[in-house]
Amino acid sequence: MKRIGIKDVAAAAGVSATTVSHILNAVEGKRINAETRATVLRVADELGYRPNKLARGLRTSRTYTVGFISDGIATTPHAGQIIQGAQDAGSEHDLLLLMLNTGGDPELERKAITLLIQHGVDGILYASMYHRIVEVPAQLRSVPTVLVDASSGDSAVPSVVPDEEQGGKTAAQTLLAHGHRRIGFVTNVDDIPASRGRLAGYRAALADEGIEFDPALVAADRSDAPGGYRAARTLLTSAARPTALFCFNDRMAMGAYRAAGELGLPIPAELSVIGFDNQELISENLHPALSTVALPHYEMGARAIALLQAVITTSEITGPAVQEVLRCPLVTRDSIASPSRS
Amino acid sequence: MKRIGIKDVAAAAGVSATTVSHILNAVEGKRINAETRATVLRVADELGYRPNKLARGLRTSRTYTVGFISDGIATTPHAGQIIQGAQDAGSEHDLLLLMLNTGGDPELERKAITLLIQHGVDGILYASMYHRIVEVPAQLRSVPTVLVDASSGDSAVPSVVPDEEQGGKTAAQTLLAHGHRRIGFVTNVDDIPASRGRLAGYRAALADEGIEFDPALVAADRSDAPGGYRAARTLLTSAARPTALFCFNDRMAMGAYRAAGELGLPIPAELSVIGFDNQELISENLHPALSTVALPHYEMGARAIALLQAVITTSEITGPAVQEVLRCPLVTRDSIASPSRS
DNA sequence: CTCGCCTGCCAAATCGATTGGGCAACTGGT
DNA sequence: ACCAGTTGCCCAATCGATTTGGCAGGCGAG
Repeated sequence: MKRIGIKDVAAAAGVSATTVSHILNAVEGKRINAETRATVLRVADELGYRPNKLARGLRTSRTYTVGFISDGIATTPHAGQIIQGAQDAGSEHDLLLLMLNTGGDPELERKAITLLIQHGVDGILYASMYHRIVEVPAQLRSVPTVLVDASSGDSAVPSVVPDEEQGGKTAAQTLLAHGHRRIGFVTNVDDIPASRGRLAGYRAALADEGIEFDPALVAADRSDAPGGYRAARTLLTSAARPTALFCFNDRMAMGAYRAAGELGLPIPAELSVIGFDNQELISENLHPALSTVALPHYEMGARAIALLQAVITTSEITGPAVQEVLRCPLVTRDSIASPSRS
Repeated sequence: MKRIGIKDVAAAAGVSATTVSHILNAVEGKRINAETRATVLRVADELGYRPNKLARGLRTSRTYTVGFISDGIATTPHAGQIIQGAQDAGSEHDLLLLMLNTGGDPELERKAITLLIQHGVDGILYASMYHRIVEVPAQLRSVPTVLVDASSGDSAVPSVVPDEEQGGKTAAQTLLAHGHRRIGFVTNVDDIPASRGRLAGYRAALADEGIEFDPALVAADRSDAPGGYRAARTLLTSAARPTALFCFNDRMAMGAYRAAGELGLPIPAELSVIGFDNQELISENLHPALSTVALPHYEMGARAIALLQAVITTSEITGPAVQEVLRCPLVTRDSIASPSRS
């Protein structure tokens, strides 16, 4: 059973392929008899005609295909959300995602881009698995590109990133709103936009309340559960123990839970905890469930596609590229309460 | 800067496009002068010629593109591994993955398949996000298809699934090897291949050791941390407390950890725990780190592509479809020890 | 010198769409 | 009856490759 093509429709409708094309694509400036149009539409529908995108792409050089390059799909559960967002947004324009991940290998990356271009993608999403500054491969300059969860040094390429500072501020404000005044910050040791931004947000929130920043309330360690455990333990055993902890991410929060458990500090009665990232596997399964700030992965994927689509259609009229910063929403669960005795 | 095509190469090499095509594709039965061949190859390389896959696909109806349909990319971190495996295996054949996830919506699914076919994919990977029996959409019958982490009722379509029974057996055997005799099974309530297979494996391992199966050692609840907590608590407070727990998955194990903590049973000194799934976010971050049985997601993705590739190239000579069952390996961490006093 | 056979290459058709440039047929005014 | 202007449609070229079926030219044999 061969697939039916435009000629089959044309034959069945008693017109030429040209006319069928004009009608199905609603070409402007072509005059078509209403009756003919109806017939063709009906016949096309009856036959279940689906234009061959290869042929169309060859002719129009629009393939309705977008490359999705990432430096590591497998390593983080976040990736899925970005993809999902991109996909959902893409489906509105009938865009398909061509996935490729390179593990960060520049050689592989070059090949990947070449391959995508060979396939005639309309554009490329270049996604990082954690928010960072990336070097944009030169080849990408010749293709519509949007950076996801990453930005370039120069701002020649549009990008979509989370608002780390607002997120950090939200986290701290949430604790402040419950009446906490001594809030520990369990952070990580890497100098990345996330740590910097979240710290800045934390400080900003304190400043708004007129609370002075106390470096003794900040403990840095590796950004995993053991690191969180150590950092939290340090803060919780210090002279003036904080009544709440803002953890750089949910993994560190998981460690903080253990520290609190060991020290006999029930959460949230004696210690409030807020995380970051909203890794549901952790935040939903901890006990009590962890309140946290979510990264807008889904939205980043969706917005990235929107930006890309804009670049594609308004081809080449690029001023300074859009650098979009997306809000990190609070996810309220059960790990925050007011401090025990004020 | 227009992309350079086969004609450009032909012109630069002073031959026809036909000849260039013959040479670059190493067409059998065509006689080509060695010198000409060398020239063309050199010129093609110098110009950086990359054949347009659209044009080629249009002519040959091989696009080197595979559709990846799943019922939920976002919901599980496993997906990434499957994709990664498929991608890595695919890259050996220059295959690209066209991602689409449908959230299980049959309507969306139909559209997705149609879209993929329009794009001329060489085949389709139909992936489930957890091991189960699926109904294969009728449209897929006309396209080479492989089921991933799923199997069809009839075995008309090739599939790749994990060996749940072997995995369950491995888990139980590991505990038995440490000298445990009373092993609790914290399982879930759904009747899916995973629960059935793992239970069967557990029973088989016991039988091998001549230990009688004791239904009192099996507790079922929801397959999340709270469920695991409740089930584990039930077992650990029962008359003859088990010295080890085999948990249906890592989330339930996470709950079991909490139960053990509350009951003052240090892991692994007083209680050994083994999980399933190897969700690193959990198993690596629990304390002590959780020994578990891994699902072969990466391998499933890779094998699926291999099977698909086989179907594609040996077109249509299908006997009964291959149903591949992949081994679940043990991942040893720190949650297992010998029972305290034997 | 001619015939047949290789050797080495190429012209043209093809895949399935889109698209610019017409071309008949009809209409209406004179 | 003639002409200009519409209307409604189609021919043929095009996108960039692959593939079929030759075609020239050289060479050895007769």
